[in-house]
Amino acid sequence: MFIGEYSHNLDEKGRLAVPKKFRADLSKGAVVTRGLDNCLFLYTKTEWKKLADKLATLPFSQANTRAFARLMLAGAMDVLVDKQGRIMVPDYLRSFAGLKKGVVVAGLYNRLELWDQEKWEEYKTKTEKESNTIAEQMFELGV
Amino acid sequence: MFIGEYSHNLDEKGRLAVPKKFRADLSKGAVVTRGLDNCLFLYTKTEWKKLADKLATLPFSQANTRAFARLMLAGAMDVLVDKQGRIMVPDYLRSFAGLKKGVVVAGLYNRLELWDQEKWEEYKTKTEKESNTIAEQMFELGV
DNA sequence: GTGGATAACATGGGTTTTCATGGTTGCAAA
DNA sequence: TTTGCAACCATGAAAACCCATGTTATCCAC
Repeated sequence: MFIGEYSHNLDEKGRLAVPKKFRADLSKGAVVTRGLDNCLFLYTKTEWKKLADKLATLPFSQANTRAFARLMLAGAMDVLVDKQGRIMVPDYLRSFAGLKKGVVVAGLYNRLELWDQEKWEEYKTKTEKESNTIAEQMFELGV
Repeated sequence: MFIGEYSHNLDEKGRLAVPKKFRADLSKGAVVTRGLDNCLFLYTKTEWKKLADKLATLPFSQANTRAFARLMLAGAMDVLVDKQGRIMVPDYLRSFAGLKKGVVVAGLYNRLELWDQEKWEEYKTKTEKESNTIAEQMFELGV
């Protein structure tokens, strides 16, 4: 299970160190793709397969589902954790998520999220303020 | 499984390099045809057969399905991956998809899509803006 | 709390693979 | 035979991958 919040730097070649804790799980293969709210999702191969299989069942005759499949599937990229424990984040995903140097790696149970540092801070302060309101909505969903 | 987004150039002879990752799957034979949203679809022979069989079962009485079947079946062309890992994209498909020099090769699970670079960028910026809305619709479908 | 040791992360350079490009050959149709 | 097109081969450029070193942070002993 992925939990926690870490801060790392992208180097000039677009590589990002993965926190030590997570490497073992990701070492068998991982997939990074577009996420929601302008971040990237990083899955283990197993978790990714579950998601991709669902996406593949969507009919390509509908414009909306085509668009979504293109965002998530074509947006996805296999990544390897190298011997120094880093992954390569492709250009097009870096620019999608607005990643500059400072990157936040956040654990969310079955996935990791990669955020631009600044965006993460903004998002956090915003949601922390609204947390009580959000919590009440969650309660309605059984949490 | 095909995933990812790659950028390659058509050379003057109409050849296109296929990303290394995909060559093994396509080496046993591939089919390129007209796709939706002004791109081309590239299938392995196996996947193509499945699709063609499905298209063949569509009711011949409907004008819509006739048109769709003609688009995809009559537009289809066998292609070979040469020893340098490239395929020849026929003229009529190049002009259908408006392919100039820059071409994006996108992996979508059981097919590859070939896009004119500019068209792809336009499409992407459009759908990325709507991505949260689309995603919420998808999650209602159980994704 | 302070200092030292160790592990984790950042940065840079060199090598290998992959892609782009152009020339050449061989086959087929005119 | 000639011409055109498609497959093959050779070269150079660019990017990905690997390895080595320097720096920062963390942990533990004192």
